[in-house]
Amino acid sequence: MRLIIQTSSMVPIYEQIVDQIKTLIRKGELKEGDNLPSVRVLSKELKISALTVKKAYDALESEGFAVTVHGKGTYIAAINSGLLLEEQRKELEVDLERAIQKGRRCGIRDEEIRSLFELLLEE
Amino acid sequence: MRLIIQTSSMVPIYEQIVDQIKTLIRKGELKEGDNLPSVRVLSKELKISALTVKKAYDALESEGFAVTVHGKGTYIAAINSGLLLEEQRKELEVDLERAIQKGRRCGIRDEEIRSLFELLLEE
Amino acid sequence: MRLIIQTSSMVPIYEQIVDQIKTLIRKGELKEGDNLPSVRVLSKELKISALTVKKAYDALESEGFAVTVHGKGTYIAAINSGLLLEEQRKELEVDLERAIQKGRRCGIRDEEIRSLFELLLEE
Amino acid sequence: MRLIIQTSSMVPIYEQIVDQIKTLIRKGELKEGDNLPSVRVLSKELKISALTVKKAYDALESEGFAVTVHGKGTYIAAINSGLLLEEQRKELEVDLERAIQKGRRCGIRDEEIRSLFELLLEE
DNA sequence: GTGGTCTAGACCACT
DNA sequence: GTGGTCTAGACCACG
Repeated sequence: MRLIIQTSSMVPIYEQIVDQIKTLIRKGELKEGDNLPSVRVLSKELKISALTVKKAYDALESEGFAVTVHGKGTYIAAINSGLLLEEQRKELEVDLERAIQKGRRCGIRDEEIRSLFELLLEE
Repeated sequence: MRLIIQTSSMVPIYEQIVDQIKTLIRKGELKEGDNLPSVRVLSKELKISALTVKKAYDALESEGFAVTVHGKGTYIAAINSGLLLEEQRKELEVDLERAIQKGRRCGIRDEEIRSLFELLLEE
Repeated sequence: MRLIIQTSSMVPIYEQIVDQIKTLIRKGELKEGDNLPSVRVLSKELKISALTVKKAYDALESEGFAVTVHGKGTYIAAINSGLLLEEQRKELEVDLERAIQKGRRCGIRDEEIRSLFELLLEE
Repeated sequence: MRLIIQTSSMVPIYEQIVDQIKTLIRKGELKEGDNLPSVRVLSKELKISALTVKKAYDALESEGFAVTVHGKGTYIAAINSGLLLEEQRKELEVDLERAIQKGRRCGIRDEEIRSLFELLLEE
């Protein structure tokens, strides 16, 4: 399992971990029953605090994507990957909405916003 | 000068103020030498903390859009409004770019991203 | 607001805080919109780490009992206190069930368990 | 010797072993000098880690219910089974007491606690 | 002032 | 080895 962390980003590290693991689940690279790396192992691998990894795993568990067994480890739970996709689309929607609002607040016309978007999408 | 603040928004209040004042400058409704409302007056008008207004004015000053004269008030600085527009478009570009990247990282197809964008733009 | 922490207990500190705040809500001593003490203030008052208090508040928020506003504080959310009571009864049920199971596993007869229970209840 | 382990239970596996062996002693099914199954054998039989069995035997030894002879095995020690019963009842008492206290702390009336208890006992 | 995140290391319980 | 909890203090963003 390969995760990429950007410490410079404004997105919290633990959230980056959560996002990427969710994506791995959705893509089928992580399946029900798979063992996630131990908190300590992953923290060393990513060169971050064990507590930060723990926080990510806790979040995954509280959202129902993982279960942890004391003394044994953390495992991928049974999930409806369709629901997961829906959730991720929702997040994208929020981000796009926010960008559009910001553009409008700055007085940029919708046409300009659209052409900028199309330009970026084609790159 | 009329500003609109949404406290429920995820965008920080001070940033909303900065954005809107920049837009007023770009549109020519605020010109070099114009006096911005005092921190106290604006904070009462918008029913927010004076510190928040101060933070917005500080941000404008550090970006070169305003100058504060101790004991007198805050004034609009001399600016090339063309450059301002360019700057605001740049910010929008960064936000859109980031949203698109995130969507792709989650495996969402470009077509889906586009249709979501169009949907939001038309609302 | 007065909370009592037992560090010697096997129950995690943050869970003790969560339990007690839930109880205060159920009893009506904390109502919708009430301001919880700030993380730092409560941590000093209870002489524990601020992170531990934060963890308790996070748990309350994820369960829907509180909402926190960045830079402002943590507040009691609108809750159906009936549901809260139901939840707490559920916990009691689990604890009693566990005790009964343990007694039986040790070969203690139900009558003995009952008489012990009655004795304790009357103290 | 037949032991029943519930891995899904919240009670630690090693504790389940300890409890059940104590009960077998109290009932007279295990007597002074009897040979307990070897760590390896029992761990295979119960499909659990050998370390877990070892921990249970260690606990029994430290409480004086068993003695381990290096290279030979683990044997039941001489015990007053009456005292054992007393000890197990004491543990049950502590658990019940704790559950009752917790219920009361949450404001649940004694009658409710009792009816819940009776319900569980009859299941 | 507030909350949000992160660190580095500690101690404990369970396997 | 594993996860669970806690500390003491740091830096950041928001009001």
